[in-house]
Amino acid sequence: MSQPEVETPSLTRSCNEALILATLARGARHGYQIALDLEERSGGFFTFKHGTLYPILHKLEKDGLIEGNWSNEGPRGRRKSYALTEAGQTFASAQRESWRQFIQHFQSAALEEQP
Amino acid sequence: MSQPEVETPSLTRSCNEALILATLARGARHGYQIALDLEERSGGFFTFKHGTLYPILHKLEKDGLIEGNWSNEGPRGRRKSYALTEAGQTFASAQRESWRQFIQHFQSAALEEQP
DNA sequence: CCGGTATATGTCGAAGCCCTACATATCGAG
DNA sequence: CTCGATATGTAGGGCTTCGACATATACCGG
Repeated sequence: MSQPEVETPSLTRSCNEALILATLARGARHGYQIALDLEERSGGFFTFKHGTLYPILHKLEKDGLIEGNWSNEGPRGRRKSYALTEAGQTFASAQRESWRQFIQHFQSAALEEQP
Repeated sequence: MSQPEVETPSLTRSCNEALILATLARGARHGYQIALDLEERSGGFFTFKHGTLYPILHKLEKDGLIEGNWSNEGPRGRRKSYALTEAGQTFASAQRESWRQFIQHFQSAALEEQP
């Protein structure tokens, strides 16, 4: 996943990654919080099933795009806080550009009024 | 598939359907032609693997959104020409609207510059 | 007339991915 | 003390895409 290709075969995966990375770009937070934040920000449009969210977070961490730290702060000691790495910021930026291009092409090919 | 929901879990499927329906909205054509037309119109951005295309066409026909006819016209008698049905036009229109909403939400949640 | 390429459609198995369900643990409210 | 919210994790089922295999005709160059 070194290249943030936004292509039809992996649209869903790419969309989920972009939403997670965009949420973390606003500041570090843990998994459960990512889902809540995104749901609130989108007015309930985007929701993450936790069975989907956590495996993706593990993958992003394995790929070095985010970094997780088990925080002992606060009463709850079982929270893993994730933050974007530098590689993650670079990736997220390139991915946004890919998405913009995809949307442009898709709008032109599928959404524009027929002549 | 009576409702054209554009949701992250099925983005790829929905995208492929939309591209096919949009191509057929420009006029009836057969499978091979759909792939060529779309590829040309998008400047090579969108391409269909025929192992993906034909099963989707079968499904769209089964769902009554498109109608296929084996054409005996011309020298090649093994072409199946597809055309949008009325239900297909209604579906395609609703699907476009769903896609517009999805894109709007996605741009707001994932593509906008961070504050 | 023969072979290769383009046209044209179809299907199967492998691989990838999301979701439901199961599993576990802490904390605050009632 | 029980229930719900918080918080994370995993396994299996089901759906989808893709490469490979399969088939058939038309056309063109040699």
